[in-house]
Amino acid sequence: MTQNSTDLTLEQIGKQAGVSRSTVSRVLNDHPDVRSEVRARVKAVIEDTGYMPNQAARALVSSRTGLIGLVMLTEVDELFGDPYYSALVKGIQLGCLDHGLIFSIFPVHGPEGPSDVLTTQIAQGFIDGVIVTAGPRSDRLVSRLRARNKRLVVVGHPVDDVDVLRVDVENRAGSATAVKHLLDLGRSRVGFIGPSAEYLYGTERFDGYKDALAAAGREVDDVLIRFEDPTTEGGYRAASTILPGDVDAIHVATDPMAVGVFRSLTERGVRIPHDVAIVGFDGLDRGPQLEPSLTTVVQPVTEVGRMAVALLANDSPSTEPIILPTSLRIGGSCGASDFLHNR
Amino acid sequence: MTQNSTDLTLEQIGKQAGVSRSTVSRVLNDHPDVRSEVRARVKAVIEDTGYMPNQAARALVSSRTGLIGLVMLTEVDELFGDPYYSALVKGIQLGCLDHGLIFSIFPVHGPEGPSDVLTTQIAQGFIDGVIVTAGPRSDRLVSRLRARNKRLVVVGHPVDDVDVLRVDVENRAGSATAVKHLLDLGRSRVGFIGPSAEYLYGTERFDGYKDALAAAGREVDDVLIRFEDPTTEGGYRAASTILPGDVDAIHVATDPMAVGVFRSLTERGVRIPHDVAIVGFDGLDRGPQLEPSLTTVVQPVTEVGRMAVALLANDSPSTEPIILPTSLRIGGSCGASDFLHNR
DNA sequence: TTGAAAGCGCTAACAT
DNA sequence: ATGTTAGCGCTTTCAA
Repeated sequence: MTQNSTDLTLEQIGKQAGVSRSTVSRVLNDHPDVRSEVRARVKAVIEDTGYMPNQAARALVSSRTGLIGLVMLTEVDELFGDPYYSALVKGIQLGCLDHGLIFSIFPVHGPEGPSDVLTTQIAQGFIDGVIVTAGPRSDRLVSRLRARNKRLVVVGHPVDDVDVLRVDVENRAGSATAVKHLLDLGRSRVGFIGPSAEYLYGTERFDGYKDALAAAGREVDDVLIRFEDPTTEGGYRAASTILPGDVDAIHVATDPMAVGVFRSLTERGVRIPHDVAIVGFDGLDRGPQLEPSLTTVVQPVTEVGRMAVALLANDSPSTEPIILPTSLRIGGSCGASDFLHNR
Repeated sequence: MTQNSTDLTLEQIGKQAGVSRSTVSRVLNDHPDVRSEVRARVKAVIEDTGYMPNQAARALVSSRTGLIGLVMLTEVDELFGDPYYSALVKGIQLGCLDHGLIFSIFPVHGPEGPSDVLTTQIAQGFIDGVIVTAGPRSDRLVSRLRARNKRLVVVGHPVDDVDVLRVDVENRAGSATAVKHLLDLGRSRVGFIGPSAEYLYGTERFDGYKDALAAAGREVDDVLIRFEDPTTEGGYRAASTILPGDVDAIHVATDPMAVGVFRSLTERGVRIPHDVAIVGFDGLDRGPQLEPSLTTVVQPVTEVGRMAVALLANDSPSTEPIILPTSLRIGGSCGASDFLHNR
């Protein structure tokens, strides 16, 4: 691949502007110590010639490329169907715009295999930092990247390593709010359906569920609690094993699961929200459309992505995790409007 | 961002192996002129130390980064919902794996705006080549990138510039096959619904439609032809203005449009395929599920992506466009099974 | 077959 | 405020 034949160097720009290469460099990097007259002259030449500095040379001397990697534990086409990643990548893109960075996506099927590309390329000082998304097996990945001494941000996943930067949402408080909302609406038998224990965010949400019950002085009843895959099918399976007569509300810890719960309940003639009220968790833009509309805990995924980039971009030594707040979006499935209506 | 504190250089590896920096470089780049004994010794040290060459330095001296850009004329989250891009990116990822490259996605909202990132970063010699996806406005983009003297591959879009590399599918032949199939099944009034003229692939598919009619000695009847947005809504609108009595088959030039056509026909009590047979175009993995299943022209989008990378990776001077063949996937909507049944 | 030396284009410390 | 100089880590002639 040939370079642009008209490729210019700092030296040549300097010659044209009648200054040294250093002065041009200073103009380029907005150093204050340049006379405005000279600055203008140099800028004119740069404009004229369409000169752009060579990034490789910059990277070599500054050991920064402006490139960040996005490591995801999925196949690339799997990733594309998922509203969560969609929102996250959108945020990362916005963050990159904010900070003048470029991101590359590294799908990793497992800790082995194509992840070699990752170690090969990422470790070679070509990528300034890495954003790692959550996943059951992300811990091993994180430690491998840590071993490479890479600047690292983990999103949507608690990590043991205190040195690792982290952005996440208030899973626990979010679920607590959801359950409190149901209790406040007068529901007394509130169940929980969520992902199995390997999904740490699910555990956090379950903790929030228990918090809200405890705060209201209610007992936790295992009969009303199910763990399954965080998918529509998982939600369906989970709901199918709960007796409709046992519950009058369920907090479903992911919206895809809530879709399955809706289906199961509807099939069995259970009315939502009249018989069983539902509050989900996710609230993604491209998430499910249900009838009645789903009341759900909205997690700001796009903001998470944006913050992750900001964390990577700022060399700040702080490793405090950034935990973003969730909010409750009221729809028809929790019965809030009926509640107002009936009283 | 600090570099790995244990960062090694060629020089240091050389010292440890008792050779010069040049020899290590030769080993690294598989030069033949190294004694196998020395080669082994050097390799051992590299293995031991976990040394990896600095990519920025390599890029500076070789003017190659191994990075390619994927320029898309969409918002990044729009892109994520789309099965076409999903398949394309999958192919590009496979291609990158083949050739040891990394790709970055550059969403471009329009020829202005964030595309500055594009000119800024891409033009700066940081990216070896660019894959540009089709779009109504991609021509301007292509010429801008051409002006930057970038190695360029355009996918899914005819281009005027003969110097631009191109990968596409046989749109015209694909649609001709679809229409011939319908005619062979005994349909006599075959309509066409496709995207409006700014989508060049649509025009090609329409040409294929006309080819098949001409080959069968049939007339083109404007009453049976509609152009609309290549979306479900567009397909719905288009079908709604065709009188069911006028047609006994329709070739719908994109699968999303076919979904709209199904809906419109079904609403009006038209039976598929009994009254009107349908053949679509796209056949993407994550495409629509219909009942009866859609007979459609399958375009190998993943292969397109993979080929695009191959074209970028090979410095071959050939600029011949690569046009991949399509295939017809028989489902229930064309009536092929009924046909066999009834005769 | 190997080493020495030059230089890719840039930044930054140092000198003026 | 500006120029000079010394590298960054690598590849690649050119000598030996």
